[in-house]
Amino acid sequence: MANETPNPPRRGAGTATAADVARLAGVSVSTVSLALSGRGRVSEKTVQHVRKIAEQLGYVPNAQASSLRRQVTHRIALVVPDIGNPVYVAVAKAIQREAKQRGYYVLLISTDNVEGADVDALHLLRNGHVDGMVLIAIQPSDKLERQLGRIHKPICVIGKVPGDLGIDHVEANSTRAVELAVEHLLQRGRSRLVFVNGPLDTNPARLRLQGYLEAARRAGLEERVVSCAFTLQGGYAAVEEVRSRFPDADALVCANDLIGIGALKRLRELGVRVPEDVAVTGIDDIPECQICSPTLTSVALHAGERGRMAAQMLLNRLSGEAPAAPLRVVVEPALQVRESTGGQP
Amino acid sequence: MANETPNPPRRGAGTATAADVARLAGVSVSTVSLALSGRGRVSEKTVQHVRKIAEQLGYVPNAQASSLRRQVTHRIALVVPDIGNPVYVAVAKAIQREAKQRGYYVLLISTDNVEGADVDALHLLRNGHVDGMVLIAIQPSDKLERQLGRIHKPICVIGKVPGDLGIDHVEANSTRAVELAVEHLLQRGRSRLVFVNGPLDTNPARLRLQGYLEAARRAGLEERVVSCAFTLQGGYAAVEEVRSRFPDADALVCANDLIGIGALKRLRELGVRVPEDVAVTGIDDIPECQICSPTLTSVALHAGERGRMAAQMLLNRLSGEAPAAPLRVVVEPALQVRESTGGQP
DNA sequence: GGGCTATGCTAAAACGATTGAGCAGCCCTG
DNA sequence: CAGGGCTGCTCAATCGTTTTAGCATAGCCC
Repeated sequence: MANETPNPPRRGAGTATAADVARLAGVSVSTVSLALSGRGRVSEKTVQHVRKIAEQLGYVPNAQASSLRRQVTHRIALVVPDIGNPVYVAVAKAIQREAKQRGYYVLLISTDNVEGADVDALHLLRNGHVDGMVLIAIQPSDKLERQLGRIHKPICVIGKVPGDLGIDHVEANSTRAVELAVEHLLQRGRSRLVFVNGPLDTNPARLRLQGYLEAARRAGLEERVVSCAFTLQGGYAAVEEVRSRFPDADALVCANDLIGIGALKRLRELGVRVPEDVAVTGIDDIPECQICSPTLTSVALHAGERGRMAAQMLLNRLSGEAPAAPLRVVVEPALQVRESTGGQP
Repeated sequence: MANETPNPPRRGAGTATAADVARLAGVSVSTVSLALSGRGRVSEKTVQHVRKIAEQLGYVPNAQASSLRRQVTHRIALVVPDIGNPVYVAVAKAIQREAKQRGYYVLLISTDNVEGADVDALHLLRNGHVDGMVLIAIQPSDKLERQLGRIHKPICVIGKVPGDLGIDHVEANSTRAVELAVEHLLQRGRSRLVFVNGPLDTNPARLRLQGYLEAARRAGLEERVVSCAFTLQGGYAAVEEVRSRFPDADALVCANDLIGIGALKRLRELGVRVPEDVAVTGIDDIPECQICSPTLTSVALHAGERGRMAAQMLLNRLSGEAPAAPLRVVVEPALQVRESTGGQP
């Protein structure tokens, strides 16, 4: 039975391996690798020949094998609280772009605000699925803090770093953001401001509350705060609480744009004129601020920019270009005046 | 010099390997693997012991090595035209959720409408970065079609499959979607409809044009079509063309919501009342339809649902649960009436 | 006690690429 | 012509896990 082929070129319907190329090219596997990667001394003639055969077979080096040997995956993870949120979409887009440019792929994890999902995501680093991680953490957590300290792979956090762990991070000055919003409203002659904050168990809500309290104190304003989820629905529902507790309010300082836009919707339904009766401001400056009506005055926290910087910091670490000391970048807010506070900056 | 340690438990600051666990537990590497995976016959006593040591060392199996050996990565890729588009965000969110549930990670690629970037993404399958792929292709392309035929790994396409390649796909009946929009406007007494389409070199634009032409023919309407990018800016700018070419238009049938919302914005600036003077409809039913003003009547194409189904089809293939024949799922559209056409379904 | 089966573990061969060491030639020089 | 230095290639080890085949040991039955 002559059923044995001396040189089977391709196994199954799968891909060709370096060994297949080597066999057909009449060289060793090492030479194939060296020739195609250009890392060793290989004659031009051989390089051309190997390239041709590799092309013919459609040979592509196997990423698993390469990663295993070189201890590098060329993948990074991006962990966001909720990819449905336009702010994180902006971050993801920037990171994906930056990573692609430098030859990295992005593994996206949306924790969907599940308790402990961020900690779970750190497994990706432990088991070598990725080389590094950009982590957006909004809920302070002891467990996360503890685990972050244990990981010895590059991480860049967007947001407050829990504790002082010596971890790269980029944060937005969101305390200042609220101050900008308050100052702007005061300039527009508003004096009965209500701060519509997010859940106090998140870092952003705490920082923004701080900013509001500080600005209110300076201006001699009464402290008026309500709280809701960082969502459209949250803002929509919060309007009721504002109207019952502070019926004379002439401005809503919303802790993010989703809350602001949700509030706008409810106000419109109630026949409250914006900005004539009540002015509204948001924070983040998501694209939706420009399509809602009235358009929403917002304080930009440059999410895309923060994503870009985080990606760069991470990728620099991975390529060893970063200094040893942990980096910290703070992005300053910028006011965008629109119709909801009377327009015209 | 007694600088040699007989049993160095952990190398560098890195992670422990199965060999480390084996050494400390006094068993072989095989036993460690068998014990922890539960795949072989290992005594309960040994299992407990190995588990304990592994726990102590913080041992986590290396994904690269495991993947190389098992020829499975537990990763899938999601290729979208632009992750900034809310439609694809919905898809991504659904897929990420579905994948996580079944133990897969998602590698996100946003081609950002770069020519040929989708074809490049297929490399992820060739080089073994991922086990399978969900591909959203909106531009028909010979190159893509040819490459799709060559790949022998599971792919699920969202959209029209170029040619009849026997590839799983889920598509939306977007021809019917336009018909629904047109019928709705006719019912509302509009008769001078203009179809604001996307770029004709995309599949969705072609299909939607088809739907419009068909519906227009049936109703005996004059064919009125303008074209722009599938974006807010596109819709915004298209209003000018509509007003110059069709000054008596009483309804805009927009090929997607972004165009519709962009048009709303421009109409409002021009003092054109919606829906009194001009009614507007969109397609996709993105969340933004509910926050713009007036709220936008739209035809839902259930992006999230399509993403979920695509993920399921792909993951079923990967786990061998799918039938051999290629699957095709068509999602039917659903009209969502809102203020921009007078409200009240 | 011999043979047989189960049980519990290990040895070793994969998976596919990368890479340091090393080995032939070859040319050149003293 | 011996010795030295290049050049161009190959050998073999390595990354860390999984898995098949196989080896002891023990228990059982006749």
